[in-house]
Amino acid sequence: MARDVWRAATRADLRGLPADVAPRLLGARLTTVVEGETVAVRLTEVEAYHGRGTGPVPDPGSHARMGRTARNATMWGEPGHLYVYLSHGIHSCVNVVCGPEGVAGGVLLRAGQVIEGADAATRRRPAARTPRDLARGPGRFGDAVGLRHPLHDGIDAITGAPLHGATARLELLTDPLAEVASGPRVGVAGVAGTAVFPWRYWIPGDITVSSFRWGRGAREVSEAT
DNA sequence: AGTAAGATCCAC
DNA sequence: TGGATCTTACTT
Repeated sequence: MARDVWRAATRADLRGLPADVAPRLLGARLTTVVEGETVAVRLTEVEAYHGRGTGPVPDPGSHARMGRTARNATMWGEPGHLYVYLSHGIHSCVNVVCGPEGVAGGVLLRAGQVIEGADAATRRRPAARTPRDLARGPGRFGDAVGLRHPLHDGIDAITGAPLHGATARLELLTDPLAEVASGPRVGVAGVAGTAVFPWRYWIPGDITVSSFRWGRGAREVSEAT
């Protein structure tokens, strides 16, 4: 297979619905420089999240499902910025904001392969015993690339403008991947009467993809529909 | 004001 | 399987 070739992402690349943009982010490269340390990750697993009023159906799993709040404000802004939120009070998770400005949407970066700066990533993730686990899972991913909530929420991955001593840049594959797998999102709760959206996308066979887990109540919804 | 659950991870 | 640890949303 040919070596990956990347080009800088543009806002236009990210202006579509998250569910359409998400699969095109697979194989993309996110490069961060935090406190002078560079880490680059090749994205292997992502999830799309819509907001209230985004797309043809409401998204029960989205932080923006109830409308705009102080926490999810970045999701409503210009595409190409990164929405960094605190998960379970501990982990900083990273999303690429999608959709037109004024409409909420994002793609959660769930896992990736560290292709540059493995030493720095290992320092940030002492619990990782193998390179595979450096960015395998959204919390681990956030730790590996060094972006933290609330300091780096809203950082621009298109211009690479610095924010609190950090920069981030997103580059897409010049040739999108031909094979992409999709399925239900991880850890998203089921809500009675709503569908389970297959908005998780991953590179089939890649070992850095995280393991799947049903969200609370999601299995019942899935079986009922 | 109190409480339960959450786009999670790790050690027991 | 439960604890860490903080924000949000829903209940008293």
